Amino acid sequence: MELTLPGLDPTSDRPVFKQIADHLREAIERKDLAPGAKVPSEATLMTHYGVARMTVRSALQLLQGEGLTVAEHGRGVFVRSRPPVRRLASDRFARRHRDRGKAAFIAETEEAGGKPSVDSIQISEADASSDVAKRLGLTTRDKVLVRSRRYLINGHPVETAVSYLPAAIAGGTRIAEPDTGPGGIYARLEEMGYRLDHFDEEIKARMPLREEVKALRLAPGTPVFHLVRTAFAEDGMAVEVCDTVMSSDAYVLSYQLPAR
Amino acid sequence: MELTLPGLDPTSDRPVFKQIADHLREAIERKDLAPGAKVPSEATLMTHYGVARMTVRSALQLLQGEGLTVAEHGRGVFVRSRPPVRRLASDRFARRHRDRGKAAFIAETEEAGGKPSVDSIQISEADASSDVAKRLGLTTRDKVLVRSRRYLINGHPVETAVSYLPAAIAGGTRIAEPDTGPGGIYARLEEMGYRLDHFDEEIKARMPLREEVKALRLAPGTPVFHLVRTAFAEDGMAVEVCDTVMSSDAYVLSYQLPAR
DNA sequence: ATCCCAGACTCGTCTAGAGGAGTCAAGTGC
DNA sequence: GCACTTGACTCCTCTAGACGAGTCTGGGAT
Repeated sequence: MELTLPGLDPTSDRPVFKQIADHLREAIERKDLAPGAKVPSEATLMTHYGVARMTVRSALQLLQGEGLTVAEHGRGVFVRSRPPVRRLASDRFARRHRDRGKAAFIAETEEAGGKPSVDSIQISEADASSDVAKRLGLTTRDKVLVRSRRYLINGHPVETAVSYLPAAIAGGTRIAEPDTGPGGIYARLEEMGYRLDHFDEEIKARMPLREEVKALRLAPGTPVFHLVRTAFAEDGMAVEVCDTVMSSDAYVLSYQLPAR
Repeated sequence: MELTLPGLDPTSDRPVFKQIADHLREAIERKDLAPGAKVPSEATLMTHYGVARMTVRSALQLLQGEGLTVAEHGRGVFVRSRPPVRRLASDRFARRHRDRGKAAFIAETEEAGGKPSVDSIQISEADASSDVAKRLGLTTRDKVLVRSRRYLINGHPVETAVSYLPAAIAGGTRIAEPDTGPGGIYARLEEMGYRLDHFDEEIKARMPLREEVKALRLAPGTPVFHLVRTAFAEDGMAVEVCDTVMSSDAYVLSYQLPAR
C-alpha cells in the first residue's frame, strides 16, 4: 500500500500545517493509513511538502490532539488503534448478577474474555466533602469511609474509582477491608439489610487531569468519562457514592430509558 | 489580585514548557487565575522565564489542549469559564412530558430559563447505512427518512442530531416535514399507532471531528458526547435511531438504573 | 463631540537551525 | 553462537528570529 499525499494549495488561505494535517487525517479516514500504521516521518513530510520541521510538527501535534495518532519516541508516529471497548449495560448492577458472587467489574470482564484485576486499593475514613455529603444526605461533619481503587483489564488500567459510604454504616465491616468478599460492596450492603433499590448515575466527559493521564496511561487526545453513581436503598436512603473516571476509549456506556 | 509565578527548576528533568504549564495550571486550580481571567501574555512569560517564544507557546498550547484556556487572537489567552450545563434526566422522554405538547429539547431548555432554537433542518430519504439498518432491523436496501438538525440555547449551538426512521413508516407523514408539530417526532409516532416502549442509549466520548468543531463552535480541548438512541415500540420494533453529538461542556447526562 | 487612524500589544504562522534521547538493526569482537 | 557497539533513523526540546493579522486605545482631524 503506497501512500500518496497531495501537494499544498498555495491559493488557499488555510495555514500550511492545517493543510498537512488535513491530508493525513483524510488518509486515516480513508484507511490509506490503517490503524497501527506508521505515519510518514517528520523528515519525509518536510521534504515532501518543502516546509520547516516545526510546521510538520504542528500538523502532527494537531492530529495527536484529536486523538488520531500517537507518537512513540524513537520509533515514529502511528495511527491509533482503538482498544476493544467494554460495554456497560444499564442492568450491570442488577441483583441477579450480584447473586452470582462476583463484583460487576470482575464478572463483566471475564465474560468478555479479559483478565480483570484491581490494584491501588486504599481505604480511609475522612470528613465528607460538601459534594459527597449532599449526595449521601449527611453533613460535612459526618465521617465517611473512603475506598479508592483502580481497575485493570489484561494489565492495562481502564478505570479509577473512589467510593464513599457513611462511616456509621460501613465502618468496621468487611466493606472497610481491602477484600470485600464475594459480590463486592453491594452484596455486603444487602446482607446488612440495606436492600438496594436503584442507582443514579451522572455522566460528564472532559479532558483528563494530569494524575488521570498517569493513572490510566492515557494517550494524548483521549477524553475521560467522569461518572458519579449514587446507590439508594429501598427506604430511599443514599448508601454509597462512587466517583469513577474511565478512559473514554475503553468504554461505551449503554442505558435503557422508559418511554412512559 | 497579583499573580506570582515560581521560577523554573533547573535541576528537574521535566521539560521547561511543561514546567511553565504546570505553574499556570496550578494557578488556575488555585483560582489565582479565575475563570475568564487573562493569562499573562506570551511576551510577559518569555521575559519572566527567560525562554524563547516557542517554549512559552508550547506551554500555552498544552493548557489549551487540556481545555483549561482559550486563546483569542489579538486579545490574549483566557482561563476558560464553563457555560452552564444542561442536565439530561433519564425520564426526559417520558410520555407525561411529551403530552404537554413540546419536544423534549424545547421543554427542558425553557424550564431551565434558556431560549431554545433549532436550525439547519434537513430532510431527505436515503438507503440505510449498515449500522442504521442493523439498529432498525432493516437491510441496506431499505430506505430511511433522514432528519438532521442542530439545537441551540440562547443562540449558541450545543447539539447536532440526525434521526433515521424507516421510510415505510415515516415517509409522507408530518415527520418528513420541517415542522413535526406539537410533541415532535415521538408524538407523531404514537399518533400513528407506534406506542413507544423504551429507548436504548449508547454513549461514547471522544474528540470532535473538524465539522463538529465548526457546527458546535467548540473550543479546543472540548470533547463531545456521541450518543446513539434507538426508540422501540411496544411490539419490540425499532422505529427510530437518533445519532447526536453534544458539546461535553454543555451537558451532564443523568440516568437511573434499577438494582433488581 | 465625533470619527478615524496610527501604533502598541496581542496571538498565529513559519523558518532554519541546534543538541538530546529512544529504537532498531547491522556489524564487530569474543 | 552470543553479547556488545555503532550508526542511522526517529521524535523531543529549545533557540532566535521574521512577518501577519486581530484588538484596543489614545490622539488628531474634522
